[in-house]
Amino acid sequence: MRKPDNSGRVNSSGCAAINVTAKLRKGLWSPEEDEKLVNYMIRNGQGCWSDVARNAGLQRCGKSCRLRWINYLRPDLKRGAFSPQEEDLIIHLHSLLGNRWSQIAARLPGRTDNEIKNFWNSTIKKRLKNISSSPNTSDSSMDQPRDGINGRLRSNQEHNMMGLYMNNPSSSSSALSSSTWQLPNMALNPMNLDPILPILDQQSTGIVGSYFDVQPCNAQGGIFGGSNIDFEGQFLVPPLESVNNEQSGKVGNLVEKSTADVMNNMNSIINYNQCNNNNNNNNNNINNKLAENNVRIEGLCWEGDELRMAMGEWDLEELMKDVSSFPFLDFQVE
DNA sequence: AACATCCTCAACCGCAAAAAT
DNA sequence: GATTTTTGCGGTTGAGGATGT
Repeated sequence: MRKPDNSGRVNSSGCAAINVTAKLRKGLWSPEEDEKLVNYMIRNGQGCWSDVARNAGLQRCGKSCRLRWINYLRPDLKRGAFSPQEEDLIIHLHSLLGNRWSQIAARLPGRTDNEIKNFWNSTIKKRLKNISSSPNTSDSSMDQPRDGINGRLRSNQEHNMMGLYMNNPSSSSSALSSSTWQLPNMALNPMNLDPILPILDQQSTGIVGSYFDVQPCNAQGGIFGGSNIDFEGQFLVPPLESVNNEQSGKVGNLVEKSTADVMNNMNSIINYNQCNNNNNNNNNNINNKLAENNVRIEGLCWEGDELRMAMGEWDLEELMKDVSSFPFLDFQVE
């Protein structure tokens, strides 16, 4: 990991707009900085990131604040290891979208593009490479299609899709965009996420609207006993950016709680981070903390029939022109 | 136990597009 | 319309932990 850099150099990658005389920190974020940023975001919501950096009293450029918030502090992040289903989905989406990590991340709620990118580069890429270089991946071996990631047998449809990808290990939109494909539903339909996204199952519960709920915990941020994450409540926090609701036309309203409630919640998270000052230990994540504190997390869900939307045949040319046509979870702030 | 190598992932950089002035 | 600023993205780096020898 990078060491915190107090040299105060002003970099030239978009951070130069800040007061040039200010000494900007770089490197790892301290718990104190996290606290300042979280507190500011709770009180003011997301605005101009340069203002955030300035007004929150952080010696950071706006870009750094944005990255920290999006990749680490945002309360709706889902931490922990990727599930096999998520792995599969990432592979499927990557076969379609290439290295468009933000587009892929947009369809994996709670995951960040950085996280997915890291996961791809460190894990999936390697596994696929091993598979493709293995003699068992010869055509004859395809008689028994096998999941490259998990080693389990795949459905023929999934296998077909994997084949599409494996034949284009460096596949990108340009590599795939020249024709209309009959895409295997099972493999490509991002709606087949049920095992991955328990939040989608909310639909069957009749809960409407998109929420992310954190129940209040004790003001001192102390540890409550027990572990209890479920998916039935509601709430929200500051705006999740990078989602274009107008474009997608999707629904999902966020309901705001009182600032005091949110502050309590976030203090808990901050305290947790301070207790676990080792930034590398990502298993000690915010979600775990929320669970430890008896904090309930409410997921996102779709209204109406949108979730049931079936997509059997896609025109990849159209798809690549506007990947936002994929169904995906998002929400907006009221 | 000591050293080397591998692996993970937070955070940086540079660029391009969008928005603001 | 030109210029500046901000935002967002993908590629890359490198510290530090894990694993192997």
